[in-house]
Amino acid sequence: MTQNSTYYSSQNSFLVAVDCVIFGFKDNKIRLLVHKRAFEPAVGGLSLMGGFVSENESVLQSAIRVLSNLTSLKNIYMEQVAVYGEINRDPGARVVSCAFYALIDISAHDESLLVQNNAFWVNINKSYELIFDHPQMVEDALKILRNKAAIQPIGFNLMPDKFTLPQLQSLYEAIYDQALDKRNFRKKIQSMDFLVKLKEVDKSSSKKGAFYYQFKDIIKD
Amino acid sequence: MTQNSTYYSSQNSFLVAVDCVIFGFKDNKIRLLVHKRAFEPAVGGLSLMGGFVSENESVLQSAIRVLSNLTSLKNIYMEQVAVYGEINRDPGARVVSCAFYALIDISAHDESLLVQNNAFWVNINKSYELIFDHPQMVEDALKILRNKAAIQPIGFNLMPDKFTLPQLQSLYEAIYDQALDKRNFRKKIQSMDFLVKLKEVDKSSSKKGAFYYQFKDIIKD
DNA sequence: TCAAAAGTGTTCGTTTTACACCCATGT
DNA sequence: ACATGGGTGTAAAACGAACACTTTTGA
Repeated sequence: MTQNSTYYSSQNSFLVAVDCVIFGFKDNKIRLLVHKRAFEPAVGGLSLMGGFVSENESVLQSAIRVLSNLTSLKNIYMEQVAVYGEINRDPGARVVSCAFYALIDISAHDESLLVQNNAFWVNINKSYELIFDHPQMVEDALKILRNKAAIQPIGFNLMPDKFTLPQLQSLYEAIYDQALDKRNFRKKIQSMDFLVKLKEVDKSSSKKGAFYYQFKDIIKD
Repeated sequence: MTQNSTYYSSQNSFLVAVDCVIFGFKDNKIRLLVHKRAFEPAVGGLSLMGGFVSENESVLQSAIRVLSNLTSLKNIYMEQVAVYGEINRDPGARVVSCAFYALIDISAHDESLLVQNNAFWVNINKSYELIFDHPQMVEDALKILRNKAAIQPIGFNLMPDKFTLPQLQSLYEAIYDQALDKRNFRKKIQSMDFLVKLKEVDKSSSKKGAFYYQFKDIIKD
């Protein structure tokens, strides 16, 4: 066990990848950003957006790069899901992949970049088939998302700048995939004290109109 | 973006390590297994037990190998903490490390192996200084442990086969680093219904004696 | 005037917290 | 007989779940 610094150089090295589980929210459904894979193996298969970590960036930076190349978004908050390190998880090579997830405002990004990358949004409750262990990554990310949503405001990035309480409720209903009671939801949200009510109302979805709200502050874990 | 399989081979590869955050429980304190590092850089510094992932094993297997080499324990349940991927986190080389944590019965492992590896237990609440980003790994692991303990029985591995309720309470008190009410603790534990009361009592710490209990079943997440 | 969505409180059961005394025994 | 740690129940508070009616307004 006594070695000098050549100890490092005697070790195996591996490709290290990142895969991004990108959630968005549209038409009251949680959406997942996927793309058609452009190279072998599994060319044409549905895949999470990913990439390889390069020398001059941290693993997290790498995930942020992948996502911002795809969406042109900056200042994205990404969080780790887990590492996927099975030997044959990628049939093309031994690749250790680290999954990250992010929540983005589906309307705020650059549509044309998605098209360029053969990327599109799928409804998370509908069926679709991802390659490799990507389904596991999505499942793990959803689990984290659900746990998180119970404790603290998510929705920063999933919601547009101004939104109504019925819209926010739809988001939570989509995350948990179940209907919530309007009064209990509002009570809970208001007790958490992270929203500011605006004077403006949104009449796009009702005659009466619903008040707009904004997040008070960015609260990051 | 259209590539063939040489796409893989054009990428950087990295050393991938595992670091093990090993918790034990002794004298009513949570202990952490650390060792004196045997090679540069930071030779002699306090470090988590770690190692490099090799070609013929998954990342998880690698962590299990490291831990079982050190303790001779088999069938250890390890869980991921996170990936640590900053560029300069290890001054010796670019190393992406994946931390795992485990809970082990401190009395059940092979003491002499620890000595051979310059390894020993430190009290987690006392001060000690770990190298690199290992303090962060420990902190992150503790956070996970605390969250988990609230929901489901941990302690399988931290406790000996038979244990008393006061002992188990001490474990929880150590995990949360705060005193718990005896009656509330017992009520909660009993409502979770995972213990079996034995007829035998432990008189080692009181005159009256405390009943031994065992875990009913292995319940894994 | 009516259809459609927004908004608003109360009750009930469950869970969590706080709290104090008796028991068994070895010395 | 007494000191030591083991064991037990109850009341108050906080929290989560269930539930129905009024308001506004555009068509």
